[in-house]
Amino acid sequence: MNEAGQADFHAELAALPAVELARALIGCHLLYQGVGGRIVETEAYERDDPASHSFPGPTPRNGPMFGPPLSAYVYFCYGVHWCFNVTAGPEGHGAAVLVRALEPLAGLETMVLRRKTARAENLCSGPGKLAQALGIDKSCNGASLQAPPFSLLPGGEPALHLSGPRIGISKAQDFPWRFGLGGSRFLSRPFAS
DNA sequence: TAACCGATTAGCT
DNA sequence: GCTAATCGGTTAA
Repeated sequence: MNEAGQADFHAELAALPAVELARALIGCHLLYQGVGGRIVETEAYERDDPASHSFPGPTPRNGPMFGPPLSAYVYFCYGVHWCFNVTAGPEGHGAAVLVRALEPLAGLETMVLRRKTARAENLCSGPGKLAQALGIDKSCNGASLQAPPFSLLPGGEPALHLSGPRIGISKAQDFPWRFGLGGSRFLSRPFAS
């Protein structure tokens, strides 16, 4: 795809609310410093969503959620892990999409070194694992995903979209805002049939 | 300044 | 299936 096509693609994504962006990102390719793969699992977090970090309003931590869309929102969780989100529009709205799992395609050797495992299904099958495999940490927070060191590219339209309740939250558990690629071996957890 | 919580994972039973 | 590890952000004082 040429540069103009990529700009159009980014503009289309930036215009979507979080839930639709979460669905649209399934099948797209995400790279950081040339390392990454195909997005197979996401979750949407809206502004008026009790489970969202933006729910209480802007804070120093959730700042990127209130910034421009298609930026990185990276936060530290459970004292151990970094989690990577794509901010959703419109600018200032306070919504984001958590990228929970990738199908590893580029920079496999680097991921294996960082994750200390050679099992492909265990490299990026969870938000903490994915950030570790790609080398994402707080230094990426707020960075645009439309320019290096990030790449966000369209993939083929997935054959089968899955959806279901989000994982690991204690509020708004009935919102079916987790999305996945049907049949993928690289999901963090299976979807209920 | 201190207490509490969490969009998780790895390792063990 | 169960649980320890581990620490920044948020809230209350």
